[in-house]
Amino acid sequence: MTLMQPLPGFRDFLPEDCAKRNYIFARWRRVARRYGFVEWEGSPLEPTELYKKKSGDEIVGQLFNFTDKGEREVALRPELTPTLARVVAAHEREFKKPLKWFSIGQFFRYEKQQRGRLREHFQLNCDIIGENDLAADIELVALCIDVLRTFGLTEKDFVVRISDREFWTGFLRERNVPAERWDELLQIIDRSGREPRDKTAEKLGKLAEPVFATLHSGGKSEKLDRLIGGLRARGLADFVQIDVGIVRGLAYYTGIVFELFDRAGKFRAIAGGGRYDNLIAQLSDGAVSLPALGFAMGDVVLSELINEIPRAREAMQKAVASDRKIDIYVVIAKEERRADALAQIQQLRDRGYRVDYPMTPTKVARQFQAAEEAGAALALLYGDEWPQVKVKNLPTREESLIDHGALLDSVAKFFNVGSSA
RNA sequence: GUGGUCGUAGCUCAAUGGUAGAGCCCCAGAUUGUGGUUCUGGUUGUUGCGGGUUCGAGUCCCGUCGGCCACCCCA
Repeated sequence: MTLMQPLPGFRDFLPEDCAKRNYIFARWRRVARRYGFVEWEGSPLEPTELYKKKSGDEIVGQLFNFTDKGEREVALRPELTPTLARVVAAHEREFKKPLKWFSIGQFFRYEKQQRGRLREHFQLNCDIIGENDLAADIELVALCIDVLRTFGLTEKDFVVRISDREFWTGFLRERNVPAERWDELLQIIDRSGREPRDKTAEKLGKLAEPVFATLHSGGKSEKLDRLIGGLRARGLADFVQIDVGIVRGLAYYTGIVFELFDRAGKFRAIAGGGRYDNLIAQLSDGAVSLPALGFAMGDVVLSELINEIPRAREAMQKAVASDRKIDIYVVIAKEERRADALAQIQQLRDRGYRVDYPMTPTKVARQFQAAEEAGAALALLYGDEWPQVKVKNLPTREESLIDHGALLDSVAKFFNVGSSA
């Protein structure tokens, strides 16, 4: 174990990585706000108990958990939904329904890392609480699609596969399968796409034939038809397809469930979500009962997809390059002028300009090189010209002399922006 | 957690069991006030770590840690 590296599955974000991460966060936030969602944040550490029996063994078996110094069994959150359900149950009377909340945070799982899956990742969570109507499901799927579209991704790049757990519970009810077995059977159906057919058949027993037939024929229901219709009305039908093989591993889902994949089938799921109408009631012991639905989208797989699609990658690189640029580089050509330069640097920064300068005596050539590398649009040179300042437009290399008293106005004109902070 | 595979400078990679190298990056210069060019010089390794075989190990063997891939599983 070297101290020079982060722990397995954890990442450091160097400036370039951080810029890319912020690019993703900014778009997540922008699109969620476009849909009228408000941002919130929950605690990153929770009692381990919160996840037991609510999320399913999948997540609980891979919790990043430990005993704290107060002998509490705690876990770094693997997902947001249980926290959301708890918070909503405790505060629901403070808000009009439906709630439309989103959150951007870090989540943890203790498992062996692999491409696309680390022990830590960031995800966008968008949830709608207190709305039974299918319109909420349609809105949520549309939001999920629009989040990807804002990265320059199209229906040729990704697809949302949609299913309905009620489709399967109805299927099981018709065949008189006791409700206690539903969860278990749904898990088997969920895995059917990932394991050999005969192994699944063995687990399903005499249900194997009808299940396989249904998976093969694609499944169909009035609710799923209406869902697709709603998306078609928004012009988003090309982004979705019905796939009743999608069940999702989490035990708390009750209705519509969906997962988002890259069309090329190269990566694991980019996002996933669905309805969890009973979870809030379960966590509050029946004190509060509200229908709910939501989805989560992780940064790791999304980044991989963006890097894979040239259009999306270039858009990100362009935005990142633009964001790191400074506005003005101040060249101190004569050290006697340093104090005068710093006085004006302070004024420029107060006005909101991004300004940099050399902190120690530096050759002029190096200073211009630094200006170039920092992407500055303007260089201000303080030297023998004082009380005038030499203003250089770096892209055009044009120079002019401005009296230092008129500099702020001149700079403001150059950038064509207001001069208030 | 299981299996496979890999591990050499900050990065990308060389080095038939016989003295550890290149490019890039970084730093400093090229007669003292103008830019991603050019030239010169310079730093960096206990070859992931620990054992073993051998006259001699970056190279072969074992262990360990870490990366990648598959399984498991999937936020």
